[in-house]
Amino acid sequence: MSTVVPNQIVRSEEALFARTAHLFAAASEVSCAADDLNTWATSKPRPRPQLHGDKRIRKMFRPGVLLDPRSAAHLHELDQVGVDVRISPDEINETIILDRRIVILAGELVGATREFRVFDSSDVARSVSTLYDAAWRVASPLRTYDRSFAELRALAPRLLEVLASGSKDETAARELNLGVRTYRRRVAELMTALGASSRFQAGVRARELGLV
Amino acid sequence: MSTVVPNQIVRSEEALFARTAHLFAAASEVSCAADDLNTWATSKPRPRPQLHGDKRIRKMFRPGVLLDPRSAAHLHELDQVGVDVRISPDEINETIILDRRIVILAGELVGATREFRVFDSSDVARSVSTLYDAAWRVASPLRTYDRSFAELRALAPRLLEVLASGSKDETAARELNLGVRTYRRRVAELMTALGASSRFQAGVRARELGLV
DNA sequence: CGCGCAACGGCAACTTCCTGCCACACTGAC
DNA sequence: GTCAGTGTGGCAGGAAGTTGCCGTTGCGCG
Repeated sequence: MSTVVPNQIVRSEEALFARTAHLFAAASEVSCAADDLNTWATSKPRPRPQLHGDKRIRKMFRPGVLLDPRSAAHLHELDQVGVDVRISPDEINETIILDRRIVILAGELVGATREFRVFDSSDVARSVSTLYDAAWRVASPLRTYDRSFAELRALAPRLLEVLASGSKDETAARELNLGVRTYRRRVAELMTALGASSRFQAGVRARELGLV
Repeated sequence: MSTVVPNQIVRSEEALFARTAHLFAAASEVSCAADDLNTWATSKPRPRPQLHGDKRIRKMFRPGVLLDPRSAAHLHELDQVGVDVRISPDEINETIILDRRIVILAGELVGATREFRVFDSSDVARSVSTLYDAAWRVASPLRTYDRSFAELRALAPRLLEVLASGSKDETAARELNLGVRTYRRRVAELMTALGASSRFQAGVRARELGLV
């Protein structure tokens, strides 16, 4: 294959989509990582009918996405059609690798749109793949991970609502018909899912993921 | 003037802009309220050269916008060219009133875009104006308000950064070369500015305003 | 200089939040 | 039925965050 996409910077998701869509269609191996589903690679409601046996797609997300019922459902759909979905406990920058050759890395946020760096180099791809694979190994398959997650997700919307309303634990617990102890357990689980170590951080993350 | 814009729902900011831009140009009295500057009415970098003596523009915002250096600068620019800018201590839905006749109210967020309701009725305008005026009276003029705000704004970016990073007050204070007491004072001021009563809520608000 | 003023930061008392421990209730397997 | 496993919620002790108080410091002004 010739160098279809030279090493370059792409200035927006739309541009990235326009320029690389054909690569995705053609690729026999797609690996990607993202924090949420608000990216072109994942948001397109295009659950391909069924994957060919020789096409392998791996997607890796943070636990936080599972807090959103719609996102979670989308991931299960993907899983259903043969996409390999895993949940990573670690923070990971948005990354896409195609056929161990093309690499797309998310870069700076310029204004409201994000820049992307596109590399067409098997050297770069090899390096990045190593890292990706390492992260992949410690990530858990969606189904395993999500088994213990369904209940929290069911509660999450209301939980986030009371949290975002600024109520104290005492009143919030009453609101949700929970004991204070249990309420705080839920909050702790939520924070773990969001990878947050303070409530302020949790608030930021929740908002980032569009959960509030 | 005939009914240029019938009572209707407009589905996005772009559509709203397209349909009502001419009204803004023609209006001799414009009153608006918004939580932040990420709206079409305010984001357009179009600080009109100078207002005519007979055109009055009032804009009302929440204190939070002053935490962003760029937003604050923009507001002062507006103030400079004769726009009447005030800071409201109360939560206010996005509202625009033109010539006591046309009213635009922000509605539901559908997906990623916001809907707006446009009314062309002096009855509606009269009612809404009453409410607007009441809020306007308790709001403080930008210059008065911002006098005591400049220092906090200077610190805000770093403050928000350590908060969003999830550090404890102890380490955060050290990071910023502040005593813990002073650090917490700043956090308290920040939360007041954001209208938040819990750190989670503050995190959400900060993210909403694009401060982190 | 002395004075007033505002910001700082330590201290302390208080509230809110976090978490381990444990008794209790419920459920499913046997 | 017993039993183990799981979720709940009270309690307690500690960590983190909030706030008033007050002595100290630094700055401008007369």
